[in-house]
Amino acid sequence: MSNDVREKIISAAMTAYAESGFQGATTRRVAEIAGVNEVTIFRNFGSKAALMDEALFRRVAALKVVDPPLPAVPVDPLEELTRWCGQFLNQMRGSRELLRKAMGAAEERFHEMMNGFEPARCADREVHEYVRALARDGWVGQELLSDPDHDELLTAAQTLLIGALWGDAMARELRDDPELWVPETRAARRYVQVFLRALAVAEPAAAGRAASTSTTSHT
Amino acid sequence: MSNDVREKIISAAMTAYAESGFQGATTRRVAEIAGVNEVTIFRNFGSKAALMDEALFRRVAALKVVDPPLPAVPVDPLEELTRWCGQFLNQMRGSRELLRKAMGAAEERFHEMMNGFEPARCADREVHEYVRALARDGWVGQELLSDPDHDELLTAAQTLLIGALWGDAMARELRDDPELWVPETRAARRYVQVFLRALAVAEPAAAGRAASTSTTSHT
DNA sequence: AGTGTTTGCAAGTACCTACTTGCTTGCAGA
DNA sequence: TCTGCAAGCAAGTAGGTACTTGCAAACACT
Repeated sequence: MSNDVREKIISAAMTAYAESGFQGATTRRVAEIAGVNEVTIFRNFGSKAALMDEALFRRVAALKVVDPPLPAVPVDPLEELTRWCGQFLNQMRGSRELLRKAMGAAEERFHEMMNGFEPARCADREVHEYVRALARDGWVGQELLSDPDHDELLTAAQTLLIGALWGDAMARELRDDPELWVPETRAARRYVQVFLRALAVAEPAAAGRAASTSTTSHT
Repeated sequence: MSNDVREKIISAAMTAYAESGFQGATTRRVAEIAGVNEVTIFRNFGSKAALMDEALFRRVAALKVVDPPLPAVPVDPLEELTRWCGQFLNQMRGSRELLRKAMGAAEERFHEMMNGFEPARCADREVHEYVRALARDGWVGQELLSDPDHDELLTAAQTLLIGALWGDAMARELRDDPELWVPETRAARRYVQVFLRALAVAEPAAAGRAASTSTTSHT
């Protein structure tokens, strides 16, 4: 079965790319990692570029999108967002080297990489829609909604949340100062808590739905 | 004057690196951009690595840190943070390609790149300390401070803010959907506004200092 | 047993890379 | 006008790259 060899090569290509980027991932190294003769690569994929395309496509498909997605109708924002963000965070952490390389290559190999950004694409859109749903269903503090700029503030809040997830996944290991990071295990929940505070979303236990009071009564 | 040529080469090296990364920035290209013979590069810098080291060191020195820094004693959080974040954002936007490449190279050329992360290093630490100053001086809502997890929440808020700035600088142009981004000119202010809402920091006009009420009275 | 496909292996091609060498040209200061 | 230094230019070195070719070995199926 040639399929077995193909899979080994693809897996090796992802590894090499994540370690050294496109240029650094030489066919020789990929072959070595895969435990396969270099020629086999060309016989199976034709060219290095074709191999990398397929390998990255696979990887992206694996990252894909958080499943299940955020619900269209919020029920328990804290729990829903925490679960979603935690899962998103884990996916990104697992591919941080690859994502960093992909960002660096953004211009030169832009299009095949744009697939690599799809998870982020979906991520921000999904949060965007969830935030609007929160506002629509009366979760967001009335005081904020009465602000003439509330729309931009909602968008900004979404950027803050997604940015924190990206920053955590990409930069935490490069800057491992415990003072500056919430511990990994609690990070997602903390980000969401801050996010919900910014939107003055009350805890669901407090009442059926948040009313006009913007003070979030805790515990 | 050999100095003139050196400067041209260094500038060309930064350009080439930002465009194509270390491996992609061939000495031939650098020479071409600088309008200089390739040999001149080696006569002046000895090796490509030495040239890149110097070029990146310069660039980082230029990025450096926001000046003036955030004050040790907050007086007008919204304005102070907005100015600081706006400036930080502009600096990063001006070097986004280079920063992206630098992130991708994080492992292979880790140490000379770690200098490249110095602005971020200082940035998060600076915000970290400013947040503590806000809490110390009674700007932060009492309700948040009484939360047993308030310390982690403050740290998380700092990550949110810095993350948004990084995300904006690095990802905005890659994903130019106006629905998902606050317009560039207002972005920094909006991020800060959301950030301050999360911390329940009142506007300075409202009172001398925020009291026990966590509701932020607007306008 | 025989046949066809897939792999490994050795060698080679053509090209690009960082880097060197020897020589010539231009220019600045004495 | 002479001297010295920095740059340009042409050519070359040594090594790495993607990719090719021809052949032998291993296996899979009939």
